[in-house]
Amino acid sequence: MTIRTRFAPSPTGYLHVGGARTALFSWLYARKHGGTFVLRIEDTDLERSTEESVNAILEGMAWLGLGYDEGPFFQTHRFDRYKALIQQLLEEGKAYHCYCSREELDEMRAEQMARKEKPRYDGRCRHRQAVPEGVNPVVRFLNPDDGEVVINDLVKGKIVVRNSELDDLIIARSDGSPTYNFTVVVDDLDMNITHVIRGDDHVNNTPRQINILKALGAKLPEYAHVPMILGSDGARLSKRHGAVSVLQYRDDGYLPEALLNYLVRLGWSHGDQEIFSIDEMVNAFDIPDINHSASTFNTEKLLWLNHHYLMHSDPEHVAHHLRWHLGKLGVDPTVGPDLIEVVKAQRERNKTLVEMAQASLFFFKDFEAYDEKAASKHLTETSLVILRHLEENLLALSPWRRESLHDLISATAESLEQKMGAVAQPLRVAVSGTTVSPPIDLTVEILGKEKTLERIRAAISWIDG
RNA sequence: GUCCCCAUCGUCUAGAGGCCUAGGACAUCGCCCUUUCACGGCGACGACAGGGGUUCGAAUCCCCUUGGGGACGCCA
Repeated sequence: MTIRTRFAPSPTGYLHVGGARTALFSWLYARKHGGTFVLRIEDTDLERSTEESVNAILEGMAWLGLGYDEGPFFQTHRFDRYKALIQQLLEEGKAYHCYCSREELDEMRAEQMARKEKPRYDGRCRHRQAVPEGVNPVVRFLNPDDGEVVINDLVKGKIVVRNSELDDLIIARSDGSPTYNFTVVVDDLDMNITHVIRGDDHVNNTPRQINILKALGAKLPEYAHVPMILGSDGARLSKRHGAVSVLQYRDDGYLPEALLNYLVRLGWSHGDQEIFSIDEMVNAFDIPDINHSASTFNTEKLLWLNHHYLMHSDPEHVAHHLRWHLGKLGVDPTVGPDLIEVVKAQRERNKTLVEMAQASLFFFKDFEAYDEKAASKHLTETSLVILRHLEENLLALSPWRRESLHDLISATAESLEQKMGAVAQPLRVAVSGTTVSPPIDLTVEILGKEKTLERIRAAISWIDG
C-alpha cells in the first residue's frame, strides 16, 4: 500500500509554525515511505477564507521546501461531491434536517451549562413533524446514541469516546454549504489518504469523523495526532507570543533549514541528535517517536540552529539568502564585494541574515555617521597619527591580500610602539563606522583598497574637525 | 462545567523495570583562546509534580491527587 498523507490548512491567515510542523511531519512520513503528499486547502468557510491567505500558505510551503505531489485541491471546487453525499445520507436516514434557530440553540446551550453539562445538541429535530415555514434548515448527521468509538491513534494509543458524549453535528449549513467535519472525511476518503497526521486539537473531532466514515461505509485511515506547540506562557502559540508566521521567520533572517530543523525536534526526537539535514530527517523520522505532550516554542534554540546553519551551510547558499535581505535594505548587491566572501567573513558573528545584512552594509555603501561611542573612543588625536601612518603604508601596499594586510598592520603597530588593538580599532571604526567587524585584515581586504583609503582619509579629516 | 489528552533540568529532549550517582542540546554563569565582536575549547548550575500501590528492584507499570493543554460553533 502506498502511503498518502496530506496537509489541509484553512486559508484564514498565514502559515504558522504549528501548521508548518504538522506539514513537515506529514511530508517526512510520505517521503520516507516513497509515498504521496497532498496539499488541500480547506476553504469551506467562505466568509473567512481569502486568496491572500492561500498565497501566503503556498509561499510559506515553497520557502520551507515542502513540495507537494498532488494539489493544491480546493474544497470549494468540490461542493457538488459533498452535496451528493449529504443527499445520500439524508435518503438513507443517516442525516436529517434541523430547523432550530440560533436563538433556540443558544438557549439550549446556556441551560446545559447552567446544569453543569457539556453543551450539545439534544436531537430535537430528529423526529420533527411540523416543518416551519420559510426556514432554510441545516443538515445534521445522525450520530449513534449507544456504544463507543475507538481511535487507535498512532501517537497517543487507544482513545475511547462514548457516543453519548457526541451530538448530531451540522454537516451542511442553511445555505447548503458543507462544514469542516464532513468535508475532511469526504476528502480524505476520495483522496485515499492513508495517514491523517494533524494537530491533537482534532482528537475530539475524530470520533465524529469516524462515525461519518462508517455511515459512508468507508475504511478508516490511520490517525496520528501530534501534540500542540505552546507559547512561553504555556498557552497555545499565538501572535502575542511573537512571530508565528513562517514568512515572518524568513523576513527575520532565518534559513528555512534552520526552522525545519527546529520544528522537527519539537515533539520528536531521534536519540540525542540535534542537527538533521533534510535527508537525515526523512530517514530518521517515524511516528512512534513523536512525543505525547505539548512543547514550548523557544526562539533561543531556533536562533542557535540558525547560527549553526549560517556557519556550516555552503556559503554560496547562504549568500543567496543574504542577497535577498540586502535587497530589502536597499542595497544593490551586484556592486560591491563578492557576497560569498562577505558570508565567510561574517557568518560566525551573526545569528540571523538580517543581522548579517546590517553588519555588512558598510561593505556596500558608505555609512552615514560613526557610532558615537566608537568614534569618541577610537577616533582621537592619538589615533590621528596611527591613521596617517596606515594611510601611507596602505597606499603603497600591493598586492591587496589579507596576509600582507595583516603584516602591514602589525608592522605599523610595532613601528609606533603600539599594541595591535590600538591600531586595529581606529582602523576598524574608520572603515566600518563601528567597533565590531570581522578580523580587521579580512575586513579591509574585502572592502578593497580604494574604499579603505577613502574612509581612512574621511576619518582623518573628521578628527581634524 | 463536561469530555478527551498530557506530565524528566528555565526550554527542547534521552530514557521501553536493573545499564540512572538520570544522559545530551539551548539558555545562563565561570575559565581558556583573542586585534573588536564572535567562533571554538573546558567546566559549573540545573529535573523524574505529589501521594499511594505492584515488584527483590520503578523516571519507567497501575491508581488517586495536583497541575497544564485541548474540545464542546450554521470556524477549521
